[in-house]
Amino acid sequence: MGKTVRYSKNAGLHRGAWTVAEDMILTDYITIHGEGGWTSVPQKAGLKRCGKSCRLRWLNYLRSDIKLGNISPDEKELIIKLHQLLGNRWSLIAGRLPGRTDNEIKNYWNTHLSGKPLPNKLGSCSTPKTQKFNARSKSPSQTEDPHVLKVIPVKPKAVKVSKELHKSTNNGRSDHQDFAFPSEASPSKSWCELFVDELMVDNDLEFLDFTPTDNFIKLESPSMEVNGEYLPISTPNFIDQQDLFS
DNA sequence: AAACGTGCCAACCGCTCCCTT
DNA sequence: TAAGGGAGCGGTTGGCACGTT
Repeated sequence: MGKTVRYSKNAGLHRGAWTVAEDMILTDYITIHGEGGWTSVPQKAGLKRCGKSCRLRWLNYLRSDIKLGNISPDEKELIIKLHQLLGNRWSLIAGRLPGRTDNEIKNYWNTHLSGKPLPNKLGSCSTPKTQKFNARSKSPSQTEDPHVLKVIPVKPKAVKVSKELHKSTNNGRSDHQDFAFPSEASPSKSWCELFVDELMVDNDLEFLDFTPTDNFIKLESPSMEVNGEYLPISTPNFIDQQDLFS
């Protein structure tokens, strides 16, 4: 059981902790050739590791922009707030903490913050270790305000969804569904992508808040394109993270 | 000093996403 | 439109370090 068993699946590959020599080989290779093509990296670099292992090692420890050292109180506060907003979406949380990785934040949360009482500024409570941010549960950010159901992360990418999205178009993921609509937050972009749960109830749009990449936006009567047809949408009122957190 | 318990975290696995053909 | 494969994400594991008995 354990690593010994799993490692034997690929007898020719090294597993476990990386050595200094391996780190140097990988760093040198990526310095010359750049990131990407992870499946071929081990072969080209001469490492007896799988591509996923190389990618993980590079992203979590070898990159030059990795921030070493303990999580600061400010970072801790931000992690807590972002976790209240986003749930266990470690990569999204890490994206707002320069130099920190999703793995590091995940470990920090599980070892230092999980299960401990947290501030309740956003009307939420601490999230159990294994709780998932899914469509069946209330959003971590849901408030008492009936017009503010949740805060939703936005990725800078368009997704068009069908009218039946609430039934089927969740791209195979159980924890969110994807939506798209014109973004006034980024005029240069035609679309934003949302992650929404409990969005549509009997074809009515019931959400009001979401977070774009750089700002938070509050919508009073949002709309979206559904099968080429626009549902009503109001002018967004931009609000700052500070306002949201205060 | 040795045994045991606990916490931390690097790394792995399985699943999903998404791009290309 | 579907299939295949690479990339990415989140949950989990296991070894090590350190503290306690």
